[in-house]
Amino acid sequence: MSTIKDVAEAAGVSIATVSRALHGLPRVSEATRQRVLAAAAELRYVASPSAASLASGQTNAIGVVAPFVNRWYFAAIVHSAEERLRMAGYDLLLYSLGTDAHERRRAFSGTLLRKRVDGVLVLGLHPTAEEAAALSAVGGPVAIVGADVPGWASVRIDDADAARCAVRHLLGLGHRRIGFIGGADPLHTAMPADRRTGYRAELAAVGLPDTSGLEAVGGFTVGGGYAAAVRLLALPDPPTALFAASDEMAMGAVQAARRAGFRVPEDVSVIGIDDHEMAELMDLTTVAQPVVAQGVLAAEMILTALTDPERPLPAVKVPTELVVRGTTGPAPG
Amino acid sequence: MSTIKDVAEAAGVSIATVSRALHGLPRVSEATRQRVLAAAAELRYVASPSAASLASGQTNAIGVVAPFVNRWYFAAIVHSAEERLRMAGYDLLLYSLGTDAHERRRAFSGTLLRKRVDGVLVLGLHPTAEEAAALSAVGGPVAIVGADVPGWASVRIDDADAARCAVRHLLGLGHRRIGFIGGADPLHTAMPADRRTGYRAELAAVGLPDTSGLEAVGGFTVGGGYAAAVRLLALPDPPTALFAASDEMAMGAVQAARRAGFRVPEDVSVIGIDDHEMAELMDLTTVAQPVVAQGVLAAEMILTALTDPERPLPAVKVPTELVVRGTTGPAPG
DNA sequence: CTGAAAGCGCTTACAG
DNA sequence: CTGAAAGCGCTTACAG
Repeated sequence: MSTIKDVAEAAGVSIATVSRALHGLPRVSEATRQRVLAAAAELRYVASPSAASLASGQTNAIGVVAPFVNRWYFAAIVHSAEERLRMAGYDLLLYSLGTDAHERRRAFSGTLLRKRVDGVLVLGLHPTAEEAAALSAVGGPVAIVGADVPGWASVRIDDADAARCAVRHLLGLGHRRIGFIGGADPLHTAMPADRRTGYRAELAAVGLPDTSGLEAVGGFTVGGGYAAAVRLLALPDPPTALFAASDEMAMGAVQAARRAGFRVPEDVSVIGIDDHEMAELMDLTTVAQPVVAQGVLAAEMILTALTDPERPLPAVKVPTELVVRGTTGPAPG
Repeated sequence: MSTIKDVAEAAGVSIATVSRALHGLPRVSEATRQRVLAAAAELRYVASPSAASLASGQTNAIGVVAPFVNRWYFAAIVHSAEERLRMAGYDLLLYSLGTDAHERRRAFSGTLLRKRVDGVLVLGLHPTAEEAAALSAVGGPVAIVGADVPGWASVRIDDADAARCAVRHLLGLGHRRIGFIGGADPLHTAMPADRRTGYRAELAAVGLPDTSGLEAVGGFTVGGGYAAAVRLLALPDPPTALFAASDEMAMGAVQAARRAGFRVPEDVSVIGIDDHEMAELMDLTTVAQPVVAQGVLAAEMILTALTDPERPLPAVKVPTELVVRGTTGPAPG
């Protein structure tokens, strides 16, 4: 492995000049620059990131903290953010937490991130004030997707709004008994509470404030959504529509309804939130959120903050959109 | 941010002793070690990874090269490998290539990885001999999932075998006109060819060597599988069964069949490979492959190679298993 | 435009 | 058991 010294010798200049030439800094003559570039290419020189970091104080890496990478929402955002960050020359360090509280503590304490990344991208987690402070102390800019935290850049949808939109759609179809399948996420994902709030608010607005018995926990998985729907549909007076706080839970609910002998949407309507990649396939009505855009936007917020630390960090809400497909229809009777 | 010097002063020892104590090396008295640990905790000291790497020559990071992270197979493997590697104290650097040939070249050339990681995990790609040589030149051990490369550790399923198993299931149900929906992946994923080979071989073995006109390209996406199925089912003499080289394509095929007025499985059977997380929900018959196990196994191969560079690198094939669900049934007529 | 030199914060033989 | 010191490979003022 060649070092900067080898390149310097080959080009007949000092290592300082090699460094400048390779970084495209001014105050290097064109002739020298060409000689250096040629020598570097010839020797297949790659600068040592460790040495560069140590000397410059920058790591050229961004940490991504997410509860999972193997769920549609997170995978899509990681993918789009990675693409944007790599374009800008940054590496991506992945920290997926799973459901382990200990891992979460480690990640947010900064032990894992400190001195290792220039900035942090947090996905779909709702940090406590303490955690937020700890992560901020890591140093670089932090951007969060799916929630907002004072002092951080953020990009998210309006969860309460999205939920109200879904419920409004069902109300418009004549439904009055509308069940909710929500989260109860051990990792404090931001959305469950807000989406439930929206659900309740929209029903209260039309004089249906009593949702007791109509709410079930789905844990944001297909299986959880399935189980929750089974429970709600087994009620003596079952709901005629189910609103799930995510498409994955909604898909589980559709399947549960069909297996229990309900026709969808004739006997029971189902709506989700996301517009998951499989939603069209399952003909699922949903409130779509733009994931690629959120990932790219968050990445760009970090990049901007990195080049211009003075600029205030933006908090953006991206719009959602009702996508009507085949799992919702007029209330029966 | 405190440095090793701060800890040394606080504990009243040299930085060499701090380093030893913190790494749990021998030749440090218990009393000293405790004093150092206390001082480090007090100062919230975190060692600089850059400095440590530069001095030790190890990065404590593993690079993961994958074409995508937002597809079930890759996301699941990344997730499980990450968990295992982090347990061992390694960071994960993510390089997702997308479909960009230029990105692929960069990743495999080693420019991105050299001096940056101790080992590399390659997922679902079939490197050319040239690319393999370039990646090997990066230095550390390389493990590959979903293919095998001489000189690398590998873990995969037997793709031809899995395909034959799927086709055998269909033959056993009396099907004779069996369509194939395969890959044509711009990134040279390993599997398409092998799975097609298995499909052809199994048919040839029962005297049905002519598959011309029965093969279609699905690109490993739901939409691609849908389009491929539309084409095959529009044939004058359409197949009575479809074998898709992945569950995502199979799901698309099921939907396409239903929308075209075919009952599944009465009119047409569909089988995939994977046991995708949504496969049960869609009641899809498939040949299951263990993804979590493959990710963990590959991670462990790298860890072993890192601690014991002498040991020969294993090439493991993990078993697959036919999972019969509701999308396959007896051939009509 | 270019170079000599300090310094980034560690690890690791080498002495003792 | 402990410390002084060299060295890892860069970047970046500072001179010239």
